[in-house]
Amino acid sequence: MDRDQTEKDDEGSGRPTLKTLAFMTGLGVTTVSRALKDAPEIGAETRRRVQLVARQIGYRPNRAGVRLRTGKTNVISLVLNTEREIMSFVSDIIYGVSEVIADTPYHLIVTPYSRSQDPLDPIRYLVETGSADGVIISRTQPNDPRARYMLERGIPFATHGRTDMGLIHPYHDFDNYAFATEAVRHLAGIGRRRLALLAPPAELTYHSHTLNGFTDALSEVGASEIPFNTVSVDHSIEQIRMRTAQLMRRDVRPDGFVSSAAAATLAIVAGIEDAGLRLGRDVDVVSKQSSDLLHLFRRELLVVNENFRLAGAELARSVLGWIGGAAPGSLQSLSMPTEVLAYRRPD
Amino acid sequence: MDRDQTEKDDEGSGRPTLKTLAFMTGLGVTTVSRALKDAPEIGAETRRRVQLVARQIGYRPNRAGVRLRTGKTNVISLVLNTEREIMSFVSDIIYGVSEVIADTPYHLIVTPYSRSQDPLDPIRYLVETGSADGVIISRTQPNDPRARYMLERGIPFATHGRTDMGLIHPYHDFDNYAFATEAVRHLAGIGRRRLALLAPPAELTYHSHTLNGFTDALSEVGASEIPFNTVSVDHSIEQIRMRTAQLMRRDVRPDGFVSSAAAATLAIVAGIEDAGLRLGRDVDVVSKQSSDLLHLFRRELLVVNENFRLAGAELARSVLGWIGGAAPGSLQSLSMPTEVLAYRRPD
DNA sequence: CCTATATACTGAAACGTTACAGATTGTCAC
DNA sequence: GTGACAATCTGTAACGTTTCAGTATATAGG
Repeated sequence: MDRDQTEKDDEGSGRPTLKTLAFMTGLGVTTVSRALKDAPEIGAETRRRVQLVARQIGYRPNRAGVRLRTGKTNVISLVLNTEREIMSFVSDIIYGVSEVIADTPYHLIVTPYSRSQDPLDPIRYLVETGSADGVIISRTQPNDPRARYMLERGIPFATHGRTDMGLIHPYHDFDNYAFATEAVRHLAGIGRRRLALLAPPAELTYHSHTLNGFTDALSEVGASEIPFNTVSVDHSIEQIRMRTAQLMRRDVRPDGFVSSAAAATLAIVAGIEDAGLRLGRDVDVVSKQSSDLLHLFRRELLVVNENFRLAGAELARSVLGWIGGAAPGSLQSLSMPTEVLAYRRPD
Repeated sequence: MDRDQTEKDDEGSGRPTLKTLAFMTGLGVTTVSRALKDAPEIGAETRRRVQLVARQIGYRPNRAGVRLRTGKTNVISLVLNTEREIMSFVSDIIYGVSEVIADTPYHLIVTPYSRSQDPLDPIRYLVETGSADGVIISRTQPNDPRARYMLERGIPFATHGRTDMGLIHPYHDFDNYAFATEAVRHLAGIGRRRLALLAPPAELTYHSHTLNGFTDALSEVGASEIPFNTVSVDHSIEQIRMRTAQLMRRDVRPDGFVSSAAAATLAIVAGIEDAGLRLGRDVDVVSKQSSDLLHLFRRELLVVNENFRLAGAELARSVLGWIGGAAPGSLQSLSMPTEVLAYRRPD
């Protein structure tokens, strides 16, 4: 009953803090703090009482307070290239991440970097300023300085795409090797024998995955490659279109394409038609897509779906898992492509 | 010279703080703090000296410290509907915002909400927990509870799209009235007389903007409307396609469409072709698009560009402006549509 | 009855920052 | 020489949280 002085402030003014709860329950702030996080040395009844009151008045821990004291930011950062990322990728991956962190205390911050910058810059910034508990990066390279850097500093992260440095870290990847082999097999199955690949940019890890799948399947089915490596999916629509048209006007031209991105596929088809050829008759195209729109573009297109929302969710789960103490090696996942889908009339 | 005790910690261990700077310069932390923010009562030389040292050792203010002390979060939140937002919208607007906040201390957090939730929920969360200094919302309604709520609480925000409540707040909007009139005029100009509009969802403000532009221009050019209001751009691709096909099989069918979204346009065209009709011959379509891809889809399409990246940048500028003390009424902008663009062969 | 030990709780300090209320100079007027 | 005043600088407290080192009470062992 010796609750005498020191209640200068508090009561109903701003949002409730531990002090407010302490005052209301007649306990010390330490006890309240502990009761809320189920510490062992708190009596069962006290714990329940505190948690009840906290819930009633809508107590939310002050993020700045926690962060200042503990260093824990409760932030996941998604690092994106503002020029090069595929558009649907961005929204879907954000939604995937959001979905997973929705019922956690985590916030998602988007950390952009531009073409001109060193990709390591935003990572350095995040690490040096301690702005995030975990990081998600994309456009992963076989020898990725960002992954190495974060591994050295011990900050949890996950990569969209794999590395190839002999270092273990969480990742999520789409199986582009399987995509390319499926694509080639399907094209061979409908009689196509001279295939061209519009590959991912050479510096990214999934370039070689795709390429290996492509060439392995080529020899498996006995088809041949028509080189098409002056452009990648990173090139502009106009460039891809022009190069495709050039290629299709040659004597030896492909009768099948494998395309690693939906927007690029539009350009390929445009190039094919620029050259006076027809999709489905003179040439077939298998393309990855992340939203179900390509079949509207040309019904003859063959598609394989890559689910970026799923990727975002997996990546978020991985980072959270690592933060939570799981072994990085156990937080790796690979997503299998669907079979090649030919056009089907909806409904 | 009475610098005696109390240097228990500091030096080169973690990242530098005001205390580190104070120790290095031989000044008090208060002085250092003020010198860094150009306070008037600091000597010119001291100021320069402190700033020099700070720059040299790469001092960065601790966000948690600032936030705890001042309440300033240095965060802008972008609130998004995870189901309904247009995909390219998300990435472009994020990049636009990023571009503007790049050389400010602000971080961008993405706060998602799903169909099932009250759109006010994420706003309440942000305001109650004081998680952001400013908020950007989209899918703005004529009578928008979110805008009203934030206006009441005095938290700076900007809306993508206008409201119609007689309340003044920053916004950025695309002039959809002008878009619709331009579109109708263009269609009339090429001889189309029976026009249908695929409108935005009725609850959003730009629905009536678009509709008014459409009907005003119809009477101006003496064309008639074929009602097409069983679907909106929010409906699924399949539904729009089906409804379009139904409409095009009627006796009295449109010979021109105005479409408020690119993805929906794909569905409209598919529906037209399902009905055995041909784009450019039987019917023309004017569509908004946010990335330059529709002309690859069908060269006959007529397009008007809406720049979401610009929108993001403007919205960010507006919120920052309001935070910085500018009058909300001075932070409103409207972006004019381009003329209707017919297909031109690239280069 | 005294001491040891477990249980349940508590105050003080610290994280890095800024605001408030001084403190120490030097300059100038008179 | 004194008082007033401006120009610079400084220590303390506070924001909300967690951790450390206790303190009080009850229970048990001897």
